[in-house]
Amino acid sequence: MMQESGMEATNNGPASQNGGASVEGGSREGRPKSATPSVEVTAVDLLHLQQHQVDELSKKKQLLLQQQQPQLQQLQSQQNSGHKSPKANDKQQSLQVPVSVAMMTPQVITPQQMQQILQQQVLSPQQLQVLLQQQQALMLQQVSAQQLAFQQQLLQVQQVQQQHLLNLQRQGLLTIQPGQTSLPLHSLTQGMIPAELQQLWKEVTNTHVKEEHNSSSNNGHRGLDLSSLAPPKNPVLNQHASTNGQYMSHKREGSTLEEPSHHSHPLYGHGVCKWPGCEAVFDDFHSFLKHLNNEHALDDRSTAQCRVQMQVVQQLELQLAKDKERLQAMMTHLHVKSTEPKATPQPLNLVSSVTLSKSAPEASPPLSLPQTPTTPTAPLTPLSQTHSVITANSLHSVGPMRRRYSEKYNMPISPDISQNKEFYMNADVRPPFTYASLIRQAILESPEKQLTLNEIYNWFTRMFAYFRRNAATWKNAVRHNLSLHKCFVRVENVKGAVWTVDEIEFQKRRPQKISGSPALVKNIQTSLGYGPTLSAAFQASMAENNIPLYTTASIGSPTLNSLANAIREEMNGAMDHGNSNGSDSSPGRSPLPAMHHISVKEEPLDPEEHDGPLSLVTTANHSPDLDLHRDYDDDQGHDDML
DNA sequence: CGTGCCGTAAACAGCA
DNA sequence: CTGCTGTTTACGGCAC
Repeated sequence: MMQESGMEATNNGPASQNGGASVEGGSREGRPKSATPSVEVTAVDLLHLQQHQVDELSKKKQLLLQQQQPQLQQLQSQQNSGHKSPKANDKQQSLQVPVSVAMMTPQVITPQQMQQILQQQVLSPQQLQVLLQQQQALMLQQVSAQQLAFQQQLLQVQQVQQQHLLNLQRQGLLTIQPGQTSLPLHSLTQGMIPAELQQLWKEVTNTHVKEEHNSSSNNGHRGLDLSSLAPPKNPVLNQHASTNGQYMSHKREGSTLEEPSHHSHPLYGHGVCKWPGCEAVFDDFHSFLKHLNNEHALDDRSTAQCRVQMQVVQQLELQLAKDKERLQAMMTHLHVKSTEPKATPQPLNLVSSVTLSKSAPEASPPLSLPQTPTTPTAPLTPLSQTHSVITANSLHSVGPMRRRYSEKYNMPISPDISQNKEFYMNADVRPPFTYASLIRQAILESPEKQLTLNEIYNWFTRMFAYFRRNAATWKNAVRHNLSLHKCFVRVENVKGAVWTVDEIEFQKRRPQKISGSPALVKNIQTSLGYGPTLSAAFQASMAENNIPLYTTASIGSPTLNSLANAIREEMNGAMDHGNSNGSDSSPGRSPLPAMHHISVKEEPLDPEEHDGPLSLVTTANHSPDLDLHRDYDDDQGHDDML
């Protein structure tokens, strides 16, 4: 019944103070964890999929490389007399059926990780990168998936091409670098389509035609004048030409050394010669080798095949580039879209890893999901929250404030508070702290450690974008908390009344929280993983008095302190209670939500060490580090924070 | 399952 | 009267 009035009221009075405060619409926002829209799921799924695809992709790449290399070796050997060693890969098989090679992909984020990231909306730059890569791979994959069969062929062609190219290089005819994928075949490849390629392939395999014309004189083999195809645009390349021979030999040697020698050869799989267009069957590897040397020696045909392959590669690369762009756009769209475009200060990796430096802007890719940046001034777009897939709300706070401590631990606030701070200031994300904690923080941050109600309001709106809306709701909550908690003491003042914090009371109240379950704490610790720095900071601070915990190390900016304090306090609470456990001290508090393991490598902090200090907490009255900045002292003003 | 905390909503009183 | 401030009660959700 009254709700309406209440909610709607949002605009009411208070608004004046914050100015923009009132915007919102339904106060209830999404208290129910509502959020997670289906979209999210899809996103996750997508990620999974991507992962797989990425694996595949990498696999393919690997294959390609492998295949080509051996071929080169082969060719060389042929020329030189057959030296090489086929060892190389066993993966050749994959050629036929790209399947398992997943293991090869090095640092691919696991689906779970991805999920976590998404859910928590925090992505570290690294993660994002990985993600991007995966997506890119995915895109590529998709594209290639359709032509998988064809692709195989193409790959083969490519092999040939490359082989030939290498040969040419070796002979000093060409200046292409081995690894160089982007071969100068642009004109030819640009718009090539599978069909075309196929045809090309056909031509190449069946006839060695025109190449002959060009054939210069070297070995007679190199009929192909790749130079025409690939004009040395780069002086450097030319240089290589001179050294090609060397290079090759090196390579060869290297490969020989590495490869064990077992009969696996990229061109030989399942008893069949994998040479493009070949398919000859062999009972044993030696036969195959013989065949390879005889049938697939360096000649025009091989050269032509190489050329085709090059084109294919080129094509793929182009495609990849396009898909990359697309991917970027997609990512950007999905992750950032939420509220508006705004200029979020940055990506906030908030949580991200402790390790990250705050720099971030670039570090974190454009899409750091987390944020939903709503600039202070910016009007939030309602939409975003409601459904945007990965909006901050949906991902993380979703519901009411931080649910208890446990939840707090998950808070997005990372050790690197500065980032968080910024994040909260601009993102419409609910801070993972209780009202009481925030209020306390606001008060402690003030120069005199006392604030009027209105000043507290201002602090909230200034520090958190989230509190720039639904004013009626949270203001009511603030008042409610002030009245309800003994730790907040109202003091009559000249200008009226101000609120102060009774640290002791404050500390008292938290005991129960997390302390109860050491296990939990522990989990949190580890899972959240405080960065080393943090833990260090933590310890240091503890040593001093507890309070400064976070502030010290990780926090640099004044404003940060505020958050730091908030966190700290929460920690203290938990800790003090859990002292016995010891574990709590740790970091648990780190609010790092998301990243957990990702970038952070937590070190097991020893819980016990910290305990002691906790007791001191009470002494804490002194305002911890708050003073750092006092941006706020005047009348609540306006954030200057950043 | 009971308990405590928290967040939210709302009624109400006092004051400017 | 209106609006802000402050108090209090109720309720639901969640974690322990």
